[in-house]
Parts: sequence; C-alpha cells; structure tokens
Amino acid sequence: MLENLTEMLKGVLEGCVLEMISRGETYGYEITRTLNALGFSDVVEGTVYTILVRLEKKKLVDMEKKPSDMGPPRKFFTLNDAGREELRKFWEKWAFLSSKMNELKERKE
Amino acid sequence: MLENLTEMLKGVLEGCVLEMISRGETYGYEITRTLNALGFSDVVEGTVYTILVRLEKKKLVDMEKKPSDMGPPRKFFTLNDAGREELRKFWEKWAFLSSKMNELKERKE
DNA sequence: ACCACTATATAGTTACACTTAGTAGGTGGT
DNA sequence: ACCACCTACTAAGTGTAACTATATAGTGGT
Repeated sequence: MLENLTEMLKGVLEGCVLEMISRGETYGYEITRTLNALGFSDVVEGTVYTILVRLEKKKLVDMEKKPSDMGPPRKFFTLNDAGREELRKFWEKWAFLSSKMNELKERKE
Repeated sequence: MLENLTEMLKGVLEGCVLEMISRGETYGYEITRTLNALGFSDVVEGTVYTILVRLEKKKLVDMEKKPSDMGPPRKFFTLNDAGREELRKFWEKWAFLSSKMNELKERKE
C-alpha cells in the first residue's frame, strides 16, 4: 500500500521497541506481530531481533528465558532504568523532530 | 542542547531539502542556513551537498549555475515533476509514520 | 511424513547522514 | 601584501541501523 518506509524508520523503530517493552514484559515474536498490527506491516522478525540484541548490548533491557507451550522458549525483555531514560530521550527527540517537521510543512511565506 | 538526532533524520532530511526547494529556487549553502535556523543546528554543508548530488542523480531537481556577488557562483535548484511527486510521497509517508507514532505513544491498555 | 505456526539467530547488503579535508571567490582590517 | 572570515561547492571515507536471506528448532494437525 504505502511505499518503502525503511529509511524513515531508522532511529524510530528502536524507540518503538523500547516503548513496547516498557508496557510490560514481551518478546521478539510478539513485538513483531504488534508492530505489524500497528501498521508497520513490512517489519519482519529478523529486524526486531537485531534491535533486541542491540538493546541488550547497550544494557537498556533485562532478559529472562521462559518456556512456551506454543513452540520454542521465549526470551522475555523488560526495561531497566537506563532503558527508561533512553525511552524518555527518544520521545523527547521525536517531539522535537515532529514539531520542526510540522513547522516546515505549514510554513507560509 | 538535544542529543544526537542523526539516525532519526535518515530519510527525513532529504524530504526537508525537497520541501525547501519546492518553495522556490535555492542553493546548498542557503538550504543549510535555513535548516540551521529551523532548529537543525548540527546539519552542515557537506551533508546538504551530498543530498543535492543525490537528488540530481535521481533526476528530481533541475540545476542552473549563476554568479553571486557574495562569493563563488551558486548552483540553484528547482523541483521538476518527478521531484514534486517524490515530495508528495514523502509527506504521505511522514503523515503515516507520524500518526502511527502518536497511536503508539498515546495507547492505553 | 509433511505442513503451518511459533520462536530465535546471524551473516551480508544497502542507504543515508556525518566527518574531514580540500578548493575557490569576495570583503575588510592591518 | 597578508590574514581572517564569510560565502560556496566537492568528494573520499566512516558509522549506524533497517533489511534480506537463510538456518535452526519446538508444537500441533492431517
């Protein structure tokens, strides 16, 4: 339906994942499905897993492996303090960009 | 003041440049100054020129070189039909992303 | 046995903003 | 004449993050 969003998602998708984790313990496959349902229909598992690996490396999330009765074990993620701070900064940046883009779009001369 | 916006600008800055050109004939140095004044204070000439080269390669803009009384000659850019179509798509994508991000942010459960 | 769904991992590619450094023209001060 | 500073463009190289493609594995239904 809509053209390729890829480039516009850079720096945004990671924030979305952080936000989703902040709503409560979740795992990669579920995050992917939620993103798809939100409207980001082209986001696939591979993309989300690389983000999760990155978040773990940056120590913004905690992880706990738990069995599932629907398939292989799941890796559940929760935000830690650093993650919450990062998320706060993310929304701050988004608000800034968003307002500037609006300013540019609506600007009359 | 605000942290690094770099990643979030990917796919956005090019659209901003297109928008600015659509407002009337302009050139790299001026676009950079306008972006800085808008609030994108870290955007430098080098970044804008690479975008302009790309836009020309993609044949979204027309270029005309003109002398300046303030320094070296300027390369003035104008949008062509393909550029206007690209700009329209850009704002469509931005509107989509923007609304989805808002949905995610405001979501209660 | 085969397929579909659930679930994770990862090497390689691409795109784009950024860094850094260079070239050049014009003005004003010393 | 020289220098500092602003104007104006170019281009090679870097870093980051989303995407592509593929592999592995558990569970349930036919």
